[in-house]
Amino acid sequence: MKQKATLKQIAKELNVSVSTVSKALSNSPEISEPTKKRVQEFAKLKNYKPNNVAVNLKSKRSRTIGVIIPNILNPFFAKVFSGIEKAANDRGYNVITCISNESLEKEVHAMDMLSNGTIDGFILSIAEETQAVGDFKHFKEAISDDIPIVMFDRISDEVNCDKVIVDDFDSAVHAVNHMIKLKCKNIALLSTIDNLSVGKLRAEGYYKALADNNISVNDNITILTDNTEDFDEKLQTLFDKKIDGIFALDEHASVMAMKAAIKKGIKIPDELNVIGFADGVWSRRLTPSLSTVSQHGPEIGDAAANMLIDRLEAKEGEEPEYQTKVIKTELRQRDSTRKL
Amino acid sequence: MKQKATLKQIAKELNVSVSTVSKALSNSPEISEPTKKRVQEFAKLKNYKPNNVAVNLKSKRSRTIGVIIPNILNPFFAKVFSGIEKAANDRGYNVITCISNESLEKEVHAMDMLSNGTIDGFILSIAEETQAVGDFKHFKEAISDDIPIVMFDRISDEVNCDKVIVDDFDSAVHAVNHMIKLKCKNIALLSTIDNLSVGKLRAEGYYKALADNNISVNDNITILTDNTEDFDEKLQTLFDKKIDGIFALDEHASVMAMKAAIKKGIKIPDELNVIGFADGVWSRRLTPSLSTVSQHGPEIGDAAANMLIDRLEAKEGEEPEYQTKVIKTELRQRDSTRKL
DNA sequence: AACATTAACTTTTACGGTTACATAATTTGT
DNA sequence: ACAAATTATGTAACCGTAAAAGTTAATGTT
Repeated sequence: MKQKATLKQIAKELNVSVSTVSKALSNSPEISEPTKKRVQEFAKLKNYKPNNVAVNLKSKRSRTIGVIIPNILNPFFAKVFSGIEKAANDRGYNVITCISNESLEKEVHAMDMLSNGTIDGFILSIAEETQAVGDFKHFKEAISDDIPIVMFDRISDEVNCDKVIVDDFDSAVHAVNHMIKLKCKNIALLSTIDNLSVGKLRAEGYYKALADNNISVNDNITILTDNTEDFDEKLQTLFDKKIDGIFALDEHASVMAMKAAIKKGIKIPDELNVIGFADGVWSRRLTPSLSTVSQHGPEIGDAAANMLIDRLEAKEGEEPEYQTKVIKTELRQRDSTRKL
Repeated sequence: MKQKATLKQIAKELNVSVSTVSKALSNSPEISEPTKKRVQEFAKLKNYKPNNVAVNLKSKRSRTIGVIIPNILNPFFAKVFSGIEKAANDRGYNVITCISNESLEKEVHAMDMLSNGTIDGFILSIAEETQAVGDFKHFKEAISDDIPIVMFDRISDEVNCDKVIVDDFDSAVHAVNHMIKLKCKNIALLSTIDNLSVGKLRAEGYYKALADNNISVNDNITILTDNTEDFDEKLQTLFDKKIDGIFALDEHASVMAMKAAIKKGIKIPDELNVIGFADGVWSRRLTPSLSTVSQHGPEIGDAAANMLIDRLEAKEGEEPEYQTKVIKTELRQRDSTRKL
């Protein structure tokens, strides 16, 4: 239809050279005021916008970040994503999103698809399958190709890059200690993410807190698995055992356990205290509302985006050292735990 | 660091011209087999990947879709987004995401930022503020600049473009009819999205169903608002009235109403049937689980992406007529409604 | 032998914008 | 009054790729 204005067209219509137009529009002092005004007004009239693709080609940077997320339906990732998007936009960057769907192949494919000038760097959380298989070649390749990566939440020590994490271990220790202070003696440990690095760290935090308080681990009230069906089945018999606390490492475990307890007629928080890792609005909407370890998703995203952009915009040779930033969690006490 | 391979470099190292390399890599019949093999092998060795930005500049298309979403934390939008992302990827397109956060300004800014060759077309759902203000200039501008738009869910009749919607009106009629069949006489209408086009359509569906069944509207058991605090306040007194059914137009209204009813000791579904619009996993996790009008978010996204790409890839002059595609909803009967 | 065809490359142009360098015109310095 | 400096603009190279158009040499045709 109506083709868009280019420098060339404007130059021709104003009888000046392309470079004059270019300089006038970037307000270069090389161009006289009257000419600048003439060009700028004409450009505005024609609704001229520099073709971003051409600018990218010339400048060899796209001001675009590739974000690879395992699952956007997970509210934690959605929150982190919104933090990334906001921070990136504030600094003039766009965000290309790929969803790995926890698949190594999709992760590799996404990185491949974007590592050709399309993006300047990646922000990602490792797919479940990738963590299981332990194949991190694609990350290392990108980095050696000079495409920086910032990993968040699910990270790998094998890959040397910037990272943003939550202090999963400490958070778990803290949460479990809190339950012990509430006089819980038999705290069940529930997880459907035992395949993930974060899941393992949280479990270790639980063990640490028990050990610190001389409480022995009871395998009977421990459900560690990596799939929800398996979990739901094992959950059936959990309440046959003596339990006065539940520490759940992910949202599914938290909610299903609460639901099951309510069904059994167990009084929460009087007979049973529950703390879970959760990020959705739903922990508040549950009846009773769930006390959670809140991970500050948006802050994680914000930190990751800023870390990446700082590196991208660092002068050659002045790139900062790789760092791992820890975002503090917060224990949000709601109605599923007694007040101290 | 290690700079990436370009056609020029490969050409120099193999002592052929750039175009020979280009053609060899695209398997052109103009190039002899031995040369092709030599070039292709060398390119593979050097891990050559065509610079996407250069290709985009040359071809004047970016194979990238701009997606503008009001709020990614809303599970409906997250589902639609995942549908878009998948369909786009399957057809070799990337997705740049912007979150308007329900703000007109951010929506305009996002479109501006991307309408310069960065993307080939938009998929979007109109921001709340934009619908309130009724300012659709930015959409019309994009379309007249030959950047196609596909709107989903929140659309505007004022803008002539492809659209994907749910049959909100019919879905509501159907759901309310179902409740009437369950012998509900006093069905409350609850909404916190009365400012949105979809909210209004659903409310109209409710009125239609009542009218069809000769039930008069009772304003005492109707809460139509556009903010959650106002809603929560009005909800306090709702259960003082005689109610045997609740039809909730959004997730917040659904959940808060159920929570309040349970607190009052009202038996669901025996004394009260509840149907709500909801998309998260949580309708299933509620106790009792919530019967919902499911909107098939991923299908909406899939349809939108394919509609856009079909238009983008249509031959000049052979673009299809603008169409509005309606995705059927489904009434998912769970435990908050009696069985017929 | 004279010319047409074809295979296999190379040269050139183009995409749209930026920018180092060149040139012309004007002003300043002495 | 004439060289030097300054101002204002133009020319051309470049980013990396694609492809139209041009070149060369070998083969085929009559």
